Amino acid sequence: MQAEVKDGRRTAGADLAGLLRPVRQGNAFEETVERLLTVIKLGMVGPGERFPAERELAAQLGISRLTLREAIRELHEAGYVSSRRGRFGGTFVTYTRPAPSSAELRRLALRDGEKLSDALTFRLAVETGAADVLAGQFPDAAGLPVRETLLARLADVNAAGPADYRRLDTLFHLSIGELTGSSLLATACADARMRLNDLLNAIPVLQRNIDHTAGQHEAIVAAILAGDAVAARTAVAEHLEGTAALLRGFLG
Amino acid sequence: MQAEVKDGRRTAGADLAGLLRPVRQGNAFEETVERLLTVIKLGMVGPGERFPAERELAAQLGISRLTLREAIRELHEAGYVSSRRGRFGGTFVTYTRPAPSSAELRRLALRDGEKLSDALTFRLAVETGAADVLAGQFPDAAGLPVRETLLARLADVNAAGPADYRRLDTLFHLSIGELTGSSLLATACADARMRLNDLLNAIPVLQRNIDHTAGQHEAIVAAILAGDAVAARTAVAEHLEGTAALLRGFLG
DNA sequence: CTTAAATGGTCTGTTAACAGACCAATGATG
DNA sequence: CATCATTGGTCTGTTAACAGACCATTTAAG
Repeated sequence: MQAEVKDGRRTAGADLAGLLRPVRQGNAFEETVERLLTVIKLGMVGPGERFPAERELAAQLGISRLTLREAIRELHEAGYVSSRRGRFGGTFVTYTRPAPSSAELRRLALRDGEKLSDALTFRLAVETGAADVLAGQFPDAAGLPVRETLLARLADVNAAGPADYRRLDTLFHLSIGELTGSSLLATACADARMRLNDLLNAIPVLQRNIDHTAGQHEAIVAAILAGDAVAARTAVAEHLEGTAALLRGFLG
Repeated sequence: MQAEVKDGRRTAGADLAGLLRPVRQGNAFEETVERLLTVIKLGMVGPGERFPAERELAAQLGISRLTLREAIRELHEAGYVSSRRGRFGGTFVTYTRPAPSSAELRRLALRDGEKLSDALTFRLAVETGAADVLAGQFPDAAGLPVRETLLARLADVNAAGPADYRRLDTLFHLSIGELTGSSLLATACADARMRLNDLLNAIPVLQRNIDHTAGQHEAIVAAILAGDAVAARTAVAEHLEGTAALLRGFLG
């Protein structure tokens, strides 16, 4: 598999597919729209909140202001944001999470069908890996307030109403990756979540599910704080399996 | 942390740093040089082997042929590849792994010092996660020849001479990510390896180390083929800890 | 020996994205 | 009420990258 003989010469084989992937993902404009939409849908910038000023945001995204403005115009026309100028103006989020529907969920699953299994596997690997690593480091983490942060995020989720639940659940999960102190790992966790976010947002938030996951979240935190890597990984795996099963349930 | 009040208005806060990262990494040309260099140094295309034809390669990388050619010219001038035209011509790798030296190792460690810990943590998380997932799937993997591939790669490494050892060791590790069937996960493993590759290449290959890792590789394969996720994860973790310790030894 | 296929090498026009200056509106502050 | 910092809105020229056609070379196959 590492090389194939072709006409008597050694030629690069199919294995390269992993590294010889596209250098850039789409054009800057579309990618920017996608990114901003993700920020909105993950709730990192909630309804009524403001994005950073265009000049600053363009710098953070590594694109020109013009390209950013084209992306913002797209979001404006789709009703996600609204801009005001002048001092203390800015671009404000007008989007609120729509009521979930299984029809919408099925539509999304159809659209992303091929990628879904890939994303679920990826998420399982990186999140269990992150929890495992974090538990193994505890309490000698790299100067980060592991205990305080985990407990705070956990409390946030448990205190959340249906409107805020997804958002705070996301922040809880992402904090595990962040607390490992590896920005590569944190980014990987955020990336995995991003790829599943539309689907997760389309699942109705039921009190029954909230209660169920609350216990799993607590088990995860307890295992990490006990420094028990095996238990932490297992707890995360069970939790994510539950979510995956929930998804499959709505799709079947 | 999720929002900060600024002049009486809710404004996006510091949390956005994770998602509002650059949309594109550098320009296409530099990124392409980097990518091809990684493929060469990871040994995905070994000495004497040929890259795919320019038209095909450009398509895979999602760039224009002109940009690809500029990157190849850079590699040519640096002595990594050499091109021949005509039927059965192509771009061939001329690079061979240089003799390792601890001076070189220290130089690299100094250059990448800050990133080293990040990369080691990332690698530990994704590779243990991949092994865990793969063991959990076995033998119901997605149509991939898990058993055959793992045993073949393992045999390759065990049969390798010092010159080929790193290259085949890399291929063994990457195959675990690939066999999960998740291209996201495979890419993450390749990315992690890439970030450590220069350092690993600078470590002398000692027969003692080869013998030691051979046993660990076999334990990993055995655990995966037994479907024992916990053992697989543990075996990978021990193996990677050994490598990390070796690195630290040469750096201290 | 000729042919044909596959490859690297070259050229031209087009488009996407950028950098950066400048304009216009807004509203807290003095 | 005037000021001025801050913001979105607009314009211009430049550069990076692309698409795609065409040329030049090589060599197995006929």
